[in-house]
Amino acid sequence: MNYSQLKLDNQICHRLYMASNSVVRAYRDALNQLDLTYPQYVVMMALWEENKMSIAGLLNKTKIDGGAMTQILKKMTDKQLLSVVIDKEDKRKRLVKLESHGLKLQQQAVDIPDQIRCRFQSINTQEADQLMHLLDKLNLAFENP
Amino acid sequence: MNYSQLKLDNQICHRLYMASNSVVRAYRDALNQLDLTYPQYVVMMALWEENKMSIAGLLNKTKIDGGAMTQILKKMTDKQLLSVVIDKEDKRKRLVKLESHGLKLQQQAVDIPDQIRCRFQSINTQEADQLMHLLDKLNLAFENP
DNA sequence: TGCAAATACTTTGCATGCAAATTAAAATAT
DNA sequence: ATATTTTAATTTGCATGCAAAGTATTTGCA
Repeated sequence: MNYSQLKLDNQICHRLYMASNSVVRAYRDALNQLDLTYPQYVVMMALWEENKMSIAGLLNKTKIDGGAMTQILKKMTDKQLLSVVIDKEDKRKRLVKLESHGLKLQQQAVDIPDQIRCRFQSINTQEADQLMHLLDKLNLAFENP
Repeated sequence: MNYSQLKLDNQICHRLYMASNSVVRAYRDALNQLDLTYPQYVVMMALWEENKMSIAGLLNKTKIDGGAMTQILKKMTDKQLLSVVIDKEDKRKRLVKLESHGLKLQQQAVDIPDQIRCRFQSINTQEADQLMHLLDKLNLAFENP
């Protein structure tokens, strides 16, 4: 029996797992200064792009887990970053809106992408595009199980 | 001020985050049948490759967090998959060794890589190699902060 | 109209990932 | 030889990711 496919070194999955953890870890210092975790930062980015989204919209945009989202939004509400209100048109839905503190934070966050990008210098622009393209393909393939 | 770099769609990081989560999620069904979580499966793969490793060796090979590893090994010990013994030569170290149940499990796991690979059909072999290569570059770059 | 099914979230329980503090043992320095 | 430092793991506290169960509304259909 050939077990070579069970070797960690042969697996894309393990590389993805390590890379994702590494990159999120790399954000930590910058995000600590904004008192944000990585998923909270992802939520902020989604809202900076489009303020006042439904939770379903946020879930779809960020791909964060629904159960986790509830907790994340609770913490962000406590930090006065945003507020969550019931949609009057459909009381099952909730609308998430940035508060002034959350809006202002964008100015402090604007440098973060550059701080991270410099950590990507080992790959050039073309490779980065290639990587994004391949990850898009993967994400699309794994989107609907 | 140009905030376009803060858009989720422009970020490799978020793609990695989504892809890693998706792929780990894709393993779930197969791993449930072996009563393993993904990190536990990673530990098993490391040990199937080289039985009797130190915990430090396992940490280095798997890149799993040290604090988490203690808990993971505890659960795997409870499941009789492996045993952890103090290294007599250096009592700070621990040696991890597969038990018979853990050894036998490899035969059941041998199909898993193929089950996952079929989910990767959206990318061809060449693209998969490219992706592995790019992820290796990233992992190398983020290894030593 | 009335009720079952679908939606949109929330809650709960478990398993990490991670930083920081702690413990134990070995290596080094003075 | 003893004190200091380093190394190897464990522990602790917090924040998710995820599945499964539960709640509140709204839809849809008989």
